[in-house]
Amino acid sequence: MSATKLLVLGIVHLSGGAHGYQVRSELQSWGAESWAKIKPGSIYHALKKAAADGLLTEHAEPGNSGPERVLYRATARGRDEMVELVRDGLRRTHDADMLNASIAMLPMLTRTDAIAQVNERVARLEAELVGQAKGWENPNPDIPEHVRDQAELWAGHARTELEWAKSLSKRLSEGAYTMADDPGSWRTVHDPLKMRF
Amino acid sequence: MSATKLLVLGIVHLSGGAHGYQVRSELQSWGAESWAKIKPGSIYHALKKAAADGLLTEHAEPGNSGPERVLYRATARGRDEMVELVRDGLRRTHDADMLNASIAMLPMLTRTDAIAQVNERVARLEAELVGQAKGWENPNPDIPEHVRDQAELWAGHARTELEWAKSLSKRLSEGAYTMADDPGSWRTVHDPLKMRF
DNA sequence: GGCCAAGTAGTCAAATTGGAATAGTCTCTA
DNA sequence: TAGAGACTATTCCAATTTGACTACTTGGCC
Repeated sequence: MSATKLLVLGIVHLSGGAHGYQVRSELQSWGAESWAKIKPGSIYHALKKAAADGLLTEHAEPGNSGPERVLYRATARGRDEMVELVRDGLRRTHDADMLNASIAMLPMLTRTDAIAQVNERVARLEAELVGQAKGWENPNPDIPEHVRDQAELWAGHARTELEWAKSLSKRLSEGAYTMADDPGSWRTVHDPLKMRF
Repeated sequence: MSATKLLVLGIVHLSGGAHGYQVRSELQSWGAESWAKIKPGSIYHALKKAAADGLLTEHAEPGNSGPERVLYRATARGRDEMVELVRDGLRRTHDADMLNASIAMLPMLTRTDAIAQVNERVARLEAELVGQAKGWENPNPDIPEHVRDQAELWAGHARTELEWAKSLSKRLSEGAYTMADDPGSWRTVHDPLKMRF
């Protein structure tokens, strides 16, 4: 799941440098344990991997108090990759984890870009709902009845998501949130994590 | 994810013995590629693991045509474990994969049991929605605004699922589907996969 | 009869995830 | 002041997942 990658990169970017435990606590404080069910091992692995891939840099820090730790900092490539992941997660349907992670990192995008991606999602969801309704007309007889009924649930989820995405797009158009190209965004503020969004 | 385990055990049980490729194709024919995004490697691994755990037995089959293959058959313990997994998946919220897999294997349960589990889910979803509405009154100020708005989406999904679960419970009460304790169920029919549900 | 495409069946190394285990610090409190 | 418990920070390895790869059979089709 690249949701882990996105979240980890995102937190490091937002805090302008972080070590593993910090990423973990930040996620926790966002109430993220419930959706992003990320275990410590995954966080540290993702950080190391991202460093190996040149998306982050590693700086050993002598443990002034407590055990020693490794500070990670964002690189330009890391930022580009992360922005791409957010854009992708907003568009791609059928991937709840990526959507959640992308929304958490929404202010990484410029306002117009975010709106475009969300609108793309809206279009895809609408197309899928139409497609499903069509497929419904002559159902595959190999599929057991109760499995077919499951489709109702998916359609319901798709409709919920559709409405929500539309309203998000609207809120964004009306200037909600501090986006990357707004004054006071994470790009210009010293400690974005403490920023009032 | 134990959804893989459940699906694999379930297909082997339903077909009264199956090899890896068969499990794979069966899942595909159910249109399961979309929700259960299970790759071949995972299926073969799950089968081996289940056999090692005594949930399935392995029978080497000389390849009469094509490469040789391994036939897996269900054991009593395997059936018990699987039924437990289905019950659990129906009750447990916040685990879409398990819910999907459990619904696919719904007819493994007796009618009254299935109704009880679905009703339990309904109760849990209702409690969660109430809890969320309460938490909404004094939100944690550490959480960025856009992350808080995400909660709306989850609530929407929960409401969708709630309505769907209620209607499923109703359908079950009205005698829909062929459940484990109904005449002609997978327990008594020779080749349940070819059964008209 | 040779060859290609599609279908059948499964293996394997590499990547990722899970979560217990380790280890040091700080803070009470009896 | 010793010891219990909470917090900080990370490591480690087993379990699982991914998806590319192997290999064999069948059935056309030229």
